[in-house]
Amino acid sequence: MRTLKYAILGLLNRKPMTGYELAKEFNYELAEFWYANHSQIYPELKKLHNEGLVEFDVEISGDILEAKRYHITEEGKDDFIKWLHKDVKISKTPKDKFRLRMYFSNELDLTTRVQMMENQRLQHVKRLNTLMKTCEQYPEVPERDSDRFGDFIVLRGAIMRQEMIVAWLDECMGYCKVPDLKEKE
Amino acid sequence: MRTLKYAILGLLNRKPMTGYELAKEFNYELAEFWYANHSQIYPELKKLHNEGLVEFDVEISGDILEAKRYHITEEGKDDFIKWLHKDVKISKTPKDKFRLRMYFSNELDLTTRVQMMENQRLQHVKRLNTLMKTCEQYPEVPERDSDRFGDFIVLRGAIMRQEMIVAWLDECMGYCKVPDLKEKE
DNA sequence: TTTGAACATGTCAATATATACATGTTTAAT
DNA sequence: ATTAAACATGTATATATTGACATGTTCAAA
Repeated sequence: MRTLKYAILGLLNRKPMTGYELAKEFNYELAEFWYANHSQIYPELKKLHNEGLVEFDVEISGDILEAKRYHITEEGKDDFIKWLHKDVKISKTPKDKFRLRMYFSNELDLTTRVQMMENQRLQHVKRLNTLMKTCEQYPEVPERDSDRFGDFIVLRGAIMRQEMIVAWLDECMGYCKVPDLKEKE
Repeated sequence: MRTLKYAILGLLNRKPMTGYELAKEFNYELAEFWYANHSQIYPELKKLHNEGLVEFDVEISGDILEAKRYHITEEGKDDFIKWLHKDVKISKTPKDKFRLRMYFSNELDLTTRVQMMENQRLQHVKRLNTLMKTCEQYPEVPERDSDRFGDFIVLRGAIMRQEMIVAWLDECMGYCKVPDLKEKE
């Protein structure tokens, strides 16, 4: 597995970065499909360095503050490209705490159920709006060979996911609100 | 956290089950939103038993084969219901290896990209068909207070997720196939 | 009667992840 | 001058998860 390894190699393949910058990426932009804390990133970088897949140069800010700017090596790039080409079976559907709750929702009264769903809905709509605003920065589909193409398609995927969740919640709330149940759909 | 704990309690709240049966649930029906191997389930059951949240009776099949049929205790039910009512902030979007790959897809030639996407698409469509077949067993929305209501809404969620993924892949393949890129949408 | 699938329960080791602990610098604003 | 936010790098502990190891029984079909 070691997916974090390849996530890091992929980012360093785009451009040299420090551990701090990687951590930021993993907590903002990349958070739509991968994330990690700095407590996972620093040890992984050390490991990659031991394996000869990355190198670093030390940069000094001010008087003494050191930052290690990592870049990928030839060997690292080969490893990354090899990974990028394989492993294409679909993954297990991800775990989802809210769906687990909803699976057991018959134990909740209808008002509580709807409240929970409405609460989720609000948060997902908010997230969706943020993503759509980001998407406006793309007046057109980026060049297929540029980094931005990847940025764009995962962003589109994130938007579609949020829309799907909102639609699902609406459907579920519909089932909980109507006084008598009819046909599904 | 301890979500597995509550997933197990929730199932045992529906009806008494053995570890083996729980493992089966977590690898088939529930797999759309939670899963666990028996290597995680047996230790957790032991723990829940130590905590007084579950009890078991030993059943014998044939001559000697023993199975522990666990049931939830009053204390366990209270704990479960308490959990069911709280913790409603939306979770981080789940990690997704394929999206990570697609994020870096500019490093792949267009043919390989489309192949990968088409491969994923086929698998997701297959999964979608299975789910839709399962959904046909529900001629109408189940009673809102029955177990089957939960089964049904998470099944609908699973179907919508698969549909979303297929739509996303179609969109992405569209971007990769056309000779010249136009407007997005 | 033998064989394979399903039943049944466990442990162990390796990874992965989350949260907290721990320390210090630089920069921009007040 | 002080303060707060952002920069910067690490470690430690606890928990979660995966996959392999380990062992045996029962049942139905060939």
